[in-house]
Amino acid sequence: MTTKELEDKLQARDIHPTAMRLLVLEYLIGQEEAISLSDLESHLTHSDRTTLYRTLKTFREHGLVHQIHDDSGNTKYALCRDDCTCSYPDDMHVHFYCSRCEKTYCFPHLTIPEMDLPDSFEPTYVNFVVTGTCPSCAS
Amino acid sequence: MTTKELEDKLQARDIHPTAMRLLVLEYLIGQEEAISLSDLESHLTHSDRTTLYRTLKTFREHGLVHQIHDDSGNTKYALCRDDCTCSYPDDMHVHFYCSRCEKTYCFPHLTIPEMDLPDSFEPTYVNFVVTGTCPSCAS
DNA sequence: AGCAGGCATGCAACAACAGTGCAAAGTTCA
DNA sequence: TGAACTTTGCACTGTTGTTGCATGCCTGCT
Ligand SMILES: [Mn+2]
Ligand SMILES: [Mn+2]
Ligand SMILES: [Zn+2]
Ligand SMILES: [Zn+2]
Repeated sequence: MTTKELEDKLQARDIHPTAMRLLVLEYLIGQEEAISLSDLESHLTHSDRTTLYRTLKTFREHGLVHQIHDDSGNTKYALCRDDCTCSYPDDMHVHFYCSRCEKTYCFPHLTIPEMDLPDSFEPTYVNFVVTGTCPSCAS
Repeated sequence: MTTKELEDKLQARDIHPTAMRLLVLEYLIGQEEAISLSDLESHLTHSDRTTLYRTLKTFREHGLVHQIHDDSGNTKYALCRDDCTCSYPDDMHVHFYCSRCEKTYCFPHLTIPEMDLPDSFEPTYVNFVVTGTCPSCAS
């Protein structure tokens, strides 16, 4: 993906493109799985952790990435689709966390079934993570 | 609930009843919502954090409590029903996390719909948390 | 009663992660 | 050029989760 295309992706979400942000976006695009802040940190070794943290925060606030809380206990991030508005329930999907390799996968084709919540519980977001064993870790 | 009844509840799960464990169990029974380690810590102020942590761990390993990972990022615990075996998908249920008061509710009557996962992804556990606003926080 | 072994508890310490404050550097625009 | 604003880097803090080790307590045996 060209720099121009990366810049456009950021601008489409009203994120001012900086060198740092382009690097982070490029890394995110290259990943099959959701990543943690530590993953990002060990890939972009010359960047500061705080900056990476704030970059992901900005991305999330502008709907460019979504957050997943899996059984590993720490936050993972993955790119949203271009047309995603992170709204419930249409733009939410199931995730899978492998307890062996600790990778977290997005299943964008598995949308969240709408839940019949008790009165006055107003949903805005869903964190649906199936834990188990992934194909590469199957024994 | 009498001490005898609490002891029986522990013994039914093959947990040796100690004074500490009875206190923790009693607290858990009294809670409407899932609790965090810190909640427990601030209730049982004279007990050590590590002991409480290990007590919850023991309870979890013996299927007395289940764990929830909500958007707060930290682990919460709630009692399982007596007949619960924490197996997928029958004994799993939906949870609700209120982003205002940060409480996490169990919805035991809302069971998890079975998901049609891609080949060779083997599920063992589900963490399904709906985030939003609870009745007491509705504006 | 005395003692050995095993389990539970408490204390100390550590690692990882999340988050904040502030100052320096860079960018935008008049 | 220079002011105003944004972004980045550094230092530091707080919380949670977790482990190691020593001590205490309970149990069962002699
Ligand atoms: Mn995803
Ligand atoms: Mn529950
Ligand atoms: Zn795996
Ligand atoms: Zn609430």
